[in-house]
Amino acid sequence: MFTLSEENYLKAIYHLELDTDGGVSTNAIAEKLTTKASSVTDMIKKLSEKEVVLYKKYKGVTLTISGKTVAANVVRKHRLWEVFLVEKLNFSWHEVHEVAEQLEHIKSAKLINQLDRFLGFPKHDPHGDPIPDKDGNLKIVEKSLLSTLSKNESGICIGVDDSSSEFLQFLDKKGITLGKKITILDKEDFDDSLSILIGDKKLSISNKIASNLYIRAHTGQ
Amino acid sequence: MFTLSEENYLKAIYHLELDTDGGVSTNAIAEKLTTKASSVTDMIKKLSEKEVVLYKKYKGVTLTISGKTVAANVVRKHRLWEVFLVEKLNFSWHEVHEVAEQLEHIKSAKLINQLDRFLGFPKHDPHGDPIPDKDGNLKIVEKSLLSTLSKNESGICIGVDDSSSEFLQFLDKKGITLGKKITILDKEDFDDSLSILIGDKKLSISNKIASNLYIRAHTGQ
DNA sequence: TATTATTTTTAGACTTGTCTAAAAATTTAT
DNA sequence: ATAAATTTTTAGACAAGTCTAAAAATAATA
Repeated sequence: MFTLSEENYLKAIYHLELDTDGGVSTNAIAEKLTTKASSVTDMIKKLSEKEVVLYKKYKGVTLTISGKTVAANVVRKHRLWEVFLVEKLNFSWHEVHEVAEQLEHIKSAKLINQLDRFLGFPKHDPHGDPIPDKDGNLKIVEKSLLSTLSKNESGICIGVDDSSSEFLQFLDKKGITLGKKITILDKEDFDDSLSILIGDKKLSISNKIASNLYIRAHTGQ
Repeated sequence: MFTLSEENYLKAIYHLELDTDGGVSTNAIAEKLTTKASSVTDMIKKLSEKEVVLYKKYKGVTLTISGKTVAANVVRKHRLWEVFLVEKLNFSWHEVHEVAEQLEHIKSAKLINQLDRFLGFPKHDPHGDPIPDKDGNLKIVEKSLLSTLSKNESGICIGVDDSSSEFLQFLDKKGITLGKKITILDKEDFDDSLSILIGDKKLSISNKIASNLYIRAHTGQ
């Protein structure tokens, strides 16, 4: 069994490993968890003894198979609860993270399996991120940043990179939601801003926005 | 804001105060939380400084108004989650307590208010216990133990005193559920066992069982 | 009321998870 | 390849919450 703190470390390492090659550095973990490097070293030792991470001094850490399973399960719970909050309790997608951070640590296999069923076995959370299955596997979806598309290309909005409350509320205001088709009407060389068509509305968005929106390729009309 | 541990102490005191006159003793709290009296003394001091309990050395404790509000809110959350687990996630009433013990500490006013609405503003949890409202008030229902009824009297089963898993599963097996009408057919002087009519079934139950079932008076047929 | 017995509190210690400050190892740059 | 900068680890400390063992207060009993 793992403490709340241990689970948070495992989850952080899990996320960091996804966009890092090789071990995850002490400092990276410290920054992610807004704690100090020395605290990270302490915790890493503990996790290493529990055999959920591989650790060589000064060399960073990697999750073991069992560590990955634990972490993926926390992520699974987090994302299922987010779906619950949005679908059943009328939360907006920018409000769910904080509460899900608490709910993800509730321990009960039956609870999470029944919740999964109750929600209709969703595959994605409200931000478009995939929900790991019971065994911790998650289906990787081919996705690209909106900013990488060329003029006249289009795709379906399937997720966000930055899921901060501010960004999500901005998207709400602009009417940009998951599942919508986006077409690049024009790209401005000067500042890399984009003119896009979303639904039947024309919008101008900055490169910063476009670099935080994930698109699934959408061939044809 | 209160820690998980502080909330558990407040809840324990809240429950103990309901069936105690005067202050709640250190030992009683220790027993309820299966901890040591010395730990209780330490925590009481802390709660006293936070002005949620009144405390005089050697004299036991009482909740202040604000302490009572905090405690009632924890109880409210516990019971609402129990309803959720039974009504939406197909838990049996004997399985909910352990999980609700964790869920009751999730902090989010919106969460609990939306949950309340989602469940249709229930007034009782799956064991028949009343759910405090947002301000911590709970409606006291006139109730008597089944063991106190006389021959030929009847009532509606509205709750249990002992809500241990074993007892609840026993009731399931016998078909005794909340809302059912129970009539005393006979009382055995020898061992105080009862012969009862529940629904259309005749049952013989021991005094121990009858002393753990709450009944709302049910005049006439 | 004096003497037990019980309850409650104090004193000191331990664990978990964190921190600061300093030392050690590694990496980068000259 | 040596010096400087950065990263990481160690050492020692602290707060929360708990424990044991012993002291103090209260309650029960002879």
